[in-house]
Amino acid sequence: MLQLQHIRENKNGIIDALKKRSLDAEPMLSAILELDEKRRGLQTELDATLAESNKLSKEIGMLFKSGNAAEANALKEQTAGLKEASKKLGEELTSTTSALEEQLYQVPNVPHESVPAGASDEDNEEIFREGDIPKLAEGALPHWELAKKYDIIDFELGVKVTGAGFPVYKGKGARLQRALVAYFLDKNTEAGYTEVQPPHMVNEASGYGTGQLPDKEGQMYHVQADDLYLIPTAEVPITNLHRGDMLSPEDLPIKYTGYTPCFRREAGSYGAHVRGLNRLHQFDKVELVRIERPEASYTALDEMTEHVKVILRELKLPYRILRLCGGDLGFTSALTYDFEVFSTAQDRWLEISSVSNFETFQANRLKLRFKDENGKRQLAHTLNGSSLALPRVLAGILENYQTKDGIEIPEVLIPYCGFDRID
RNA sequence: GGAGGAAUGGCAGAGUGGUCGAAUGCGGCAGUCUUGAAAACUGUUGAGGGUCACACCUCCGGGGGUUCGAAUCCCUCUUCCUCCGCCA
Repeated sequence: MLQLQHIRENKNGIIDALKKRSLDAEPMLSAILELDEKRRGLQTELDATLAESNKLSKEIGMLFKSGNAAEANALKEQTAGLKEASKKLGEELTSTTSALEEQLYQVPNVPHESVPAGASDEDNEEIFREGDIPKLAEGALPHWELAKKYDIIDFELGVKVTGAGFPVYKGKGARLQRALVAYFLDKNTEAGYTEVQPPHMVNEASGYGTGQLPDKEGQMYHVQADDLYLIPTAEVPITNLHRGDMLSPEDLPIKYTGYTPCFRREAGSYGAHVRGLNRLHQFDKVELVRIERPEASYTALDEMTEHVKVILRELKLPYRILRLCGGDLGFTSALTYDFEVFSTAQDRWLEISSVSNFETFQANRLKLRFKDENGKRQLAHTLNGSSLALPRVLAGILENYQTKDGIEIPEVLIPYCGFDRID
């Protein structure tokens, strides 16, 4: 959520920046400012009424104390009108405030100046590429065929037990996945991230805090009996660990890493591009979350990007980095870099990581602040990144490391796996 | 799941209808003293809105109610504690 004060002061700048998202924000922002003005007027009016009423109450109290009941009762009658007025003003204020918030929730984050304008993923800007694309032998298979051939992932079994999009990992497939989780967590903790194991379900307030609610309600599984949501990413519970906090300068930066399953309803889109591990309802992910001072957040974003690069380099997977254009940028993000691994057998790029700076957009909803050296309260910046989304890394490894009669294991994973090939 | 109890400022802990945003202690900050530190003493110290700055308004777990007036009374929800039951 954007800060009202920021909108008041930079309306035109925000409108210009949001054009990169192909969004004409003018009507929205005008409506917001109008509601804001109305809200503040009502607040002032209500305050004055309450002040008057408080004053009378105090006088009544003192009159009673001094035994002057008759005069006190006379004053009581004066309060009736004030009470009526403040009730009415209060109701108006409440409805105006919620109308204002509703509008405010509709406005996406302002893109960073480096974000290119664009309508769709075709306008994303490739900024880095590394690793050789392997030349596979004739008859190279996509990962869902490999999974079957070596009996390491069973999609049909998952359908039987739960439904489509809930695969069962078996034998060396399960072990490889566990190895990846352990390897990522080790790399992240070595880089100074504190490992956390958060809850896999969150309450409504947490959903609002990181921006999944109210807009993307349908993306999350909702456990109605208890009004809880299955997390779509560890970002939600981990960032919410600090919801409402007032941090000290020495607390920052805060760096977390966590492994969780992620649950996404992902209604829509079926077909070749979502085959196998490409898109699932449940998948594993190791996440990075950082809370930073505003002036440090872009350096932090670069650090996270470098960190993910190192991991992909060690896995020897060919990858590229995209700077997302305005049209493809997530609602809450100011700047996002997507990492994509090239899947040779599918002949396409697979998104395996997304690293974003939300600036104060989440912090504003979360009321996540710190008190700086001058005692001034400021919103912190929040960032997160995947490191990494497991199924697609797995897909990339299976496809790029396949040989005629087996799948090699990347060298760095062998100690974690306890075997060096799947056959 | 059943029966009781509790929730107050960074922490501990008073406050059961009227200048209570809240005693007191600890902690924090500033100062005095000291070569320095500690101790002692003095002052100061919650948050949000609002204002150029004041004024003023709101907040005693959340929501609602009674009252001229609520931390205090009523309803409700949540969380925590104790006992019983069940349980990986």
